[in-house]
Amino acid sequence: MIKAPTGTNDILPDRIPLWRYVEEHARKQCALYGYREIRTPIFESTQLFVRSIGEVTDIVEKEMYTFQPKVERSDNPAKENSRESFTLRPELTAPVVRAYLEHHLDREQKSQKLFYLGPLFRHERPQKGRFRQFHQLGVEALGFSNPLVDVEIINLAQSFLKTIGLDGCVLKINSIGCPECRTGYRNVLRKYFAGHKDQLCANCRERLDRNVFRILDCKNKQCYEIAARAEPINNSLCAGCRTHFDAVLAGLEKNGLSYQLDHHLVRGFDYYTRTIFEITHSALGAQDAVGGGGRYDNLIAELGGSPAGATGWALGLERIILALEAVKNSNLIIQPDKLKVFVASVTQELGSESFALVSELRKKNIAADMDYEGRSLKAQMRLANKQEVSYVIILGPEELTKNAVKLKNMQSGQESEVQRDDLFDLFLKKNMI
RNA sequence: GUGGGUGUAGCUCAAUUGGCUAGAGCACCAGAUUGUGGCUCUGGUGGUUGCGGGUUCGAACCCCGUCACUCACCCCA
Repeated sequence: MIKAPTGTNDILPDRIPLWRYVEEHARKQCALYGYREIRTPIFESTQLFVRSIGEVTDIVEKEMYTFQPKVERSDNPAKENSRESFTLRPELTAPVVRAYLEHHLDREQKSQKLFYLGPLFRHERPQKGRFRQFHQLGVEALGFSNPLVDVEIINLAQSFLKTIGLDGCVLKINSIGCPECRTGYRNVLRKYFAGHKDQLCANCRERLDRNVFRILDCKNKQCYEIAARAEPINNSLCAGCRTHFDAVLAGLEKNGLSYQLDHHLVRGFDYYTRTIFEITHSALGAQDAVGGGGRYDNLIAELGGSPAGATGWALGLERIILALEAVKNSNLIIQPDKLKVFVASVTQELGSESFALVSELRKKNIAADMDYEGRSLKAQMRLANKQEVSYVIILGPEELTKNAVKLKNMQSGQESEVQRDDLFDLFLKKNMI
């Protein structure tokens, strides 16, 4: 039997209401903060991700689904040689910035607040809360440098999570400064960790050259202890970054948003500058981040726009749902879509009669269905019961001669004979729809 | 990519540790006086024990391989 690829998930009808619940609140909350939805392609030019995420990141090095489409027939041999490489999007910040620049949204209005909702792809080994196809909700505030906008997006994330009933989220925040102050800090760290080189894990010894910042993030106990004594980046921030970060923290406090200052916090993508943050939840296991984000003041210019600040975040929908189910918030009531009416026929010959009635009900916007498999009346009733319909309309030869139907309330069990012509009036009058 | 754990009916799990025709609960289907759901009762359908090989008189059980799921490393949502 053919199965879904490793790390992908079918979202079956029973779980759809939960997904919709999260998605609908996401859209509502984003709109409330003035963010507009944007949808970009599922795949993009490979170069877009290489340029934005960074060439030496795990994502670009080994986790991208990259492909080259079959050669298009062309009279121009040069065209056949230039087969472009595409990649299933492993993140959405770069595509959104690309669309923003490509369609000159920046010229229409320099500052744009956008959000998205959709699937992403990374070829990783799956585990709890980590999949090869997963979904993110994200916001991008493009063209903004004001630290208050950092506060705004954090505020938006927090209020969204609160609205859907996900209690117990923790906000961790840090500043990694701009490229200038980071260079200074990099040297400080290199010097410090080099002094403890023999105590670091093999991985971190390699990181010493490639990416010192990652050592701060290492979960190895010994590395962690050494990292804990490393000088925090705070001391290396330039005046501009210092002021910006202080303003963000002050803004959070003023708005009653609690946070944990975490000098070990580092992000995986190259484009981040200044403010970075992560929202974690203890119910998630090893992959405990429900989301993360930060400021990326150089990405717009990097992708060909005129220099402008920007900030954003992404939340993992699978992880939100995982945590939501673990929290078991009793206030959380999610109503599945249910049929209103089931039309049952006593004899099989009445099938077309039932079909006409079902069509009529649907035309009047009443969700209705019937049996097509020639089941017994008993079996039809069972089916109706299982689908939790409010009413069953029974069509029988007896009633038919009187131009009537039986209407059964499935909750009370009460049953009454109703003239067919009165049926819809009755539904309206009794407010049964 | 690396390591651990687990694969028996649609689901959750048994099978006296190598021995009868692989069982149970739930679910599903049908029936319990002739046109009626839920509760109860009765009966029924459903398994190449993930797959392939090996050891053995005999394998769900032991060995090898393989695949899948899962957790963790790594990394990240």
